[in-house]
Amino acid sequence: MESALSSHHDKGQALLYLTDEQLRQGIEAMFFAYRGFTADPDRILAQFSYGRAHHRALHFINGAPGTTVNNLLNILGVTKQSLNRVLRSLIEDGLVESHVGKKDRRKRHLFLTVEGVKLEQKLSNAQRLRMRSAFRTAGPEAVAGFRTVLEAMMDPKMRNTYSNMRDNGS
Amino acid sequence: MESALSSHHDKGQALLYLTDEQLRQGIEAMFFAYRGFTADPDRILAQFSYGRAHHRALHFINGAPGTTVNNLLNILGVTKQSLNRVLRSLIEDGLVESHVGKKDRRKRHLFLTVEGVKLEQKLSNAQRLRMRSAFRTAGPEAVAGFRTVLEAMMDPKMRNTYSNMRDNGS
DNA sequence: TTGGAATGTCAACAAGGCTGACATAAACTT
DNA sequence: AAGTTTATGTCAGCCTTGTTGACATTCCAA
Repeated sequence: MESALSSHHDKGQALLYLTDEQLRQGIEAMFFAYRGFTADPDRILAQFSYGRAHHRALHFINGAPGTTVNNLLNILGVTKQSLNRVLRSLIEDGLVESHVGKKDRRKRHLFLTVEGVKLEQKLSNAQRLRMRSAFRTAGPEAVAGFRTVLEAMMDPKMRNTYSNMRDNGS
Repeated sequence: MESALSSHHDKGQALLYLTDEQLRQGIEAMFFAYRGFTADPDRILAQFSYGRAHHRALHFINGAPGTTVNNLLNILGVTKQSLNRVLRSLIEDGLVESHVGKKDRRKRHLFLTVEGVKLEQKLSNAQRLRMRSAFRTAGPEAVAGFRTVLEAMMDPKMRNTYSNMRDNGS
């Protein structure tokens, strides 16, 4: 599907790195890497009869304690109905607490319980372990490039969300 | 792997880039970027009442025409029942053809039809468009880093699969 | 000829997306 | 104050796509 030019690397990557074949490799790299990225937490979650959706909720509540359901909705990009199901099970199981807002009593503020923090840490430790290993193998410059490309690949709206998190969180 | 000095502190990122906060940012970057990565094809697929599973099948059959069901199973990492359902609908709709093997008549070799190629191109054009734009924005060195980190993040088994594809396909 | 491998099918089930309908609280209009 | 609108959260039901288990078929290979 691509020209005969892309035969071997290092010919001057500056000119070649946007060929269809390079892009295809990027696409497949994303696919396989994302599978690796989620594999370790998935195994842990399965032991608790939870799924990735629970992990995501725990992760972002942990990162922004007291966040509202609607805020979480925007971050996760799912419907409130879908999130609600996950949230309900986490609350029932005592991993998350939901408090009615004091200023605006329509809002629910979400917090991890001690148990919730425990599971969140178990999950993120596993995920960080793999990422740390990948970062170490690749080296700091590769990590910077990785972050740059990922950021450019996000939807602009989520890029803002992401940047705000980064700025507040560091 | 020399030290990158982009940060405000003089400690040198070489020492800092593996903090939990850096790793957390990497984790969230993966999450948001993957969503962007799949957003465009998802919109097209919805028009055809297909899902990501169909896209993945089309993608890998296109990349390796004549591949067998079992090979596809290994690449995609799903059960044969799950793949079979997707494959059946693609065959019924005339996007994929399944030919009994000549050497080994147990095996089915899969090919895209003209229609199948059409849809696959529509999908991958959309996906490449975003990736090309991200690559352009980030620049060649960032792209190299991106690829390096992603490769390190894969499961070893899939890393081999990925490398073989890259070597054969370029 | 028998065992195992590759494929396909049927059934049942679960996770986690979705939409629609609706309840409640707060804010806004009149 | 009353009624309307908006924001938020909940409940019910559907769909895709993953899972397991059971089982049939076909064919290669020892």
